[in-house]
Amino acid sequence: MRAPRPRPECVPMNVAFNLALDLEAVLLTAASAAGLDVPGFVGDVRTADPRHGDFQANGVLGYAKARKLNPRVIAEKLVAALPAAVTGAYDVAIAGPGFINFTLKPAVLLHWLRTYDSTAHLKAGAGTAKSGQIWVVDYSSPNTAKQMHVGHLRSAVIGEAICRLLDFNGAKVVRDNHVGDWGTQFGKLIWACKQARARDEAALKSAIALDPLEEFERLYKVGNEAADADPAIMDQARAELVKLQNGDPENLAIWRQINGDSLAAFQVIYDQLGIKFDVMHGESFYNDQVERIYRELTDSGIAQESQGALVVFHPEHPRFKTQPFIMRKADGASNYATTDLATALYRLEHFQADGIVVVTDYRQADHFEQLFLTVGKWFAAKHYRLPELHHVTFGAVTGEDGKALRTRDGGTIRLKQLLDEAEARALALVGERSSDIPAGERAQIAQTVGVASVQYADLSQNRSSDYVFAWDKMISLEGNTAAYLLYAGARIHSIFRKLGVTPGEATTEAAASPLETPAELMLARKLVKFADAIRIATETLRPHFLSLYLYELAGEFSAFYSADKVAVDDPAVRARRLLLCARTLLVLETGLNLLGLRTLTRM
RNA sequence: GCGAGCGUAGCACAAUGGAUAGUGUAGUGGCCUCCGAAGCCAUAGAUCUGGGUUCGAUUCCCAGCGCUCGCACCA
Repeated sequence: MRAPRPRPECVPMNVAFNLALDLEAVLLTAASAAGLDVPGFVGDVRTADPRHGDFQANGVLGYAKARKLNPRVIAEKLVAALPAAVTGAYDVAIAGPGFINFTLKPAVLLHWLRTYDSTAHLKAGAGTAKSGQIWVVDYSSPNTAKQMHVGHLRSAVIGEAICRLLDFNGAKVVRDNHVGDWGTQFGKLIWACKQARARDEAALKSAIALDPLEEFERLYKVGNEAADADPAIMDQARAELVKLQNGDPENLAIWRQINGDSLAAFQVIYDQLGIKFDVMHGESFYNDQVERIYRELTDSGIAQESQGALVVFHPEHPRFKTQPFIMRKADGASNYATTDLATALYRLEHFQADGIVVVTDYRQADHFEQLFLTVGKWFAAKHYRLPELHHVTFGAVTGEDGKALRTRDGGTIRLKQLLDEAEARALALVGERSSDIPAGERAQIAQTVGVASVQYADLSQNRSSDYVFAWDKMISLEGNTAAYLLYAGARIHSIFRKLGVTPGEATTEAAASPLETPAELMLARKLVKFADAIRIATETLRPHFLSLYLYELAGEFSAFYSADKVAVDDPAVRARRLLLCARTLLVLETGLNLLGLRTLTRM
């Protein structure tokens, strides 16, 4: 991303950022002027197939049919009532059974492109949607004492993209890594640590120093197997857990070291992915708040005793009327339902959250549905304000056989290894394609391409479905891949380098003549739809809408690049094509950054 | 058993209830004395089955089928 030029805060707003939303509002006014029954009318404006125009209003069809009117007659009345501002900006046509098609005039396209000429101005345009709201996003959230594996990838990548989208839409975003640092695994782990220490303290220390998570995982396995084999050891492990939860200094010290080492290892991956959390409130953070949860849910009659546990049933729900939400175990211990309830309350009281987004795989859907139902009733009973609650789910990462992704010997794939392999594969490719670039820079490029490929493979696809992990398709240069998008950006940078011009220079762009060729117009028409791509991706919390848009934008640019030469002699033509290049670069890089990817100036 | 998600070309994916269901790969045929061919242009190929709602259904509802996952003290 190039450095932002200093600019005044104000944006000339005489061209709307989101033209579809603007048209929707204008249509309502026009409907009123045309004598339509306005409360019953919606314009239903959406981006159109380019063959029909830029935007289409479908609202007339439903309106007319419901009233047994002729939709084309209604459409004609509506079009006749459109203000000059619209008819001056668009070619308007009625088509088919009653669609109203709007095609932007070239001068307006150019005006939009001149207005939204920097990341700051784009953000100012998009930033009204969630202006002033506070959103807490809970993502990544690995368990400590374990390495992050491929299963942790999607939450981190999708969560970060959602954070950036919300931020771009004007929200204040709190990135919260809700790490699993308080589970029952610590009993066995502490037991195994103590055994190993008693046997050979120096060996343990050096093993931990070499690769802490590797050693903790090994110790956990040792503890787990020993406890399974011998009930006496199981009891000892339980006792260690109780000691930990009661604040035993020795166990607490071991626990602290495990968490500290774990977070340090996670940080290496977060750095690679460009993720920075604002807070890391793990489950242990809420440990002292559970009593209030028990009290409030019991006092308000929401929770009840069942088989010794404290649970919540939801009688109105077909399944949760019998499937309990267990918020205190029969042995009196808390579980993740308890901490998640406490977490919801904390996010309301401490952060004043307007929205909470939790990003986990779909297998936890039942848990969060129960949690949100419970929170709804609880907050209502206590007259707490209820934030918007979203469980953002995603499918599994599978191998090409459709089964959960594993190493050849059946082990889990470590995220660190996976990212390193992505870089190695990208390095091989860059060496093959760009042997003229110095080795040091190639390594840098490979880092960006490798990680971006992994991120983009995830983000380019609807998160609901499982996703097939295939190196060859992911690092590929062809198709809807990060490399294709980064390449498009690199080519644009290359044009500016060749011509000795800085992208977006006002003096260069001043001479631009109106857009004219089909390729210029198609590219410009795609650029103005950035606003709607952002809107849809944010509203649905589905980043793939933005990915798809960027891919199509890069495609339009490539078509333009092939059809129309930028470095022509005519200064006005050259200026307008440079303006298109600059704006494509701006939108592409802004969009990729919103997805969490780093971009390149050459590759 | 109950419930959820998914089912679109050989393969991998897209389609905020809209017009002739889009794209990539693999296939076929073109395009580099010209700003980066990691590219562009052209071509062929698909909605699991059966009902329903709607002016209009890949999308919503119902019933099947298939795959995956969840369902009392793991997270």
